[in-house]
Amino acid sequence: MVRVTSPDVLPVPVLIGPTAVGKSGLAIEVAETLTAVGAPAELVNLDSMLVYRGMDIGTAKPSRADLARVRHHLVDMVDIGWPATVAEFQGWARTAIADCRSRGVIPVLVGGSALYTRAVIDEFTFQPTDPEVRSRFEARLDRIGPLALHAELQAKDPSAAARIEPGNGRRTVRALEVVALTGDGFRAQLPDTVHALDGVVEFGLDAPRDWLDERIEQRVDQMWADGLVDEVRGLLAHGLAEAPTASRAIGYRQLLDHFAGEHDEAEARRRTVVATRRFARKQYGWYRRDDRIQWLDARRSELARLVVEAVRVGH
RNA sequence: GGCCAGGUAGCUCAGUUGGUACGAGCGUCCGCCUGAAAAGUGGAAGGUCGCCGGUUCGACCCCGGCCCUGGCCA
Repeated sequence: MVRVTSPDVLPVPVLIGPTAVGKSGLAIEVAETLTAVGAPAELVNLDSMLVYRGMDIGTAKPSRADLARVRHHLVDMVDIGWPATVAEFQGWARTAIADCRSRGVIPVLVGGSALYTRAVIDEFTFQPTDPEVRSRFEARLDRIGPLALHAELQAKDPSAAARIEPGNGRRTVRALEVVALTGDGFRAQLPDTVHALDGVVEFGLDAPRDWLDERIEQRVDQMWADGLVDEVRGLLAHGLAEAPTASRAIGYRQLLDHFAGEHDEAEARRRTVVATRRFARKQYGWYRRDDRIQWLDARRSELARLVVEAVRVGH
C-alpha cells in the first residue's frame, strides 16, 4: 500500500521525457493503476500548449475518452489569444497539486515543458512584470536591435548582461523590464535541482533517437490524417495568427506559414517533423542536467507497474 | 538521336576573369535558459568543387571525352 499518512506525504510522481515518447498514455495507466490499488490519483498537465482550448490535434491533447478515464488538471484552461506564462502556470499547477493532496489524491504530473516542470517542482520565484514596460522595451528592441539593447543592459545591470547572450533580445528585454520596475538587478537564474515540493519522484521516459524520430514522423502523419490542417484553418479564423504564444506551437506555426503563402502544405508537414525532432533534442538538453530523474526505457512493457512500484516504495 | 542549362557541405544554392573553398540558409551535433519556453539564443563538425584524361609551375575554375539530372527539339 502507498504510505498515505497525511496529505503532505502523498507522493508526487512526475513523468517527463521528450515529445512523442509516450508520456501521456503511461500517465493514464499509472493513475488508473494507483487508483485500482486504493491510492486514488489524478493527472496534472505540464505541457505548455495543452492549456489552450481548441488546440487538440497538433498538441496531441488527450482525447475526450482519455479525459473521461482519469481527471486531468490544467488542460483547456484558456483561449488561444491568452499569452500563457510560466509564472501563471506555476500558480495553477501548485494549486492543483495542493487540491489533489487535500483530497487524499495523488497528483501525477506529466508533460514535456521543461521550464514549466522546473517552475512547478523546484524553488522558483518571479520578479515583477508589466505589459506596458515590456512592450516599451520590445519596441526598442525592434528599433535598435538586440546588440544595442544588450549594451544598454550592460550599462544598467552588468551582472545580468554577463549572463545573457548579446544576441538574445528576448531575455535582454525581460532583464531591462525587471530593472526598470524594481530599480534593482535582474536576478532570475535557474535554481539548483532541489525539489520545492515534498514527495516528488521524477521518472524520465527515454528511447534511442532513431526510434523516437520514427515515432515523431508517424505521429505527425497521424496528426495530418486526423485533420490538423482543418483545425489550424479554423483557429486562423479565430485569430491564431495574432496569438502571441499559441501561434508558435509546433505544427500550428508551420501551417500558419503555409496559409500565409510561404510554402505548400507538404512542406509544412516536413517542417513540422523537423521542428518536433529539434524540440525533442532541446528537451533532452534540460533533462540531461537533472540527476534526480529515474530513467525508464519507453519501449519496455509493464512501465506503469514499474512506476507504481517505485512510487509505493516511496523513493 | 540533337540542342540548351546544370552537376560545389546531408539538402537547396552562392562563388573563384586559373594560385591553398571568406561560403550562405536549412539540417546535424553540443551548450545556454525564470513572466512568449512547442519560445529565444551561443558554438562546433561537415566539401577528392560529377568521373577520367589533357594543357599549365599550378585547375573547382581552361580543353577533350564520359556519366548523371532537368528542359527544349526530333
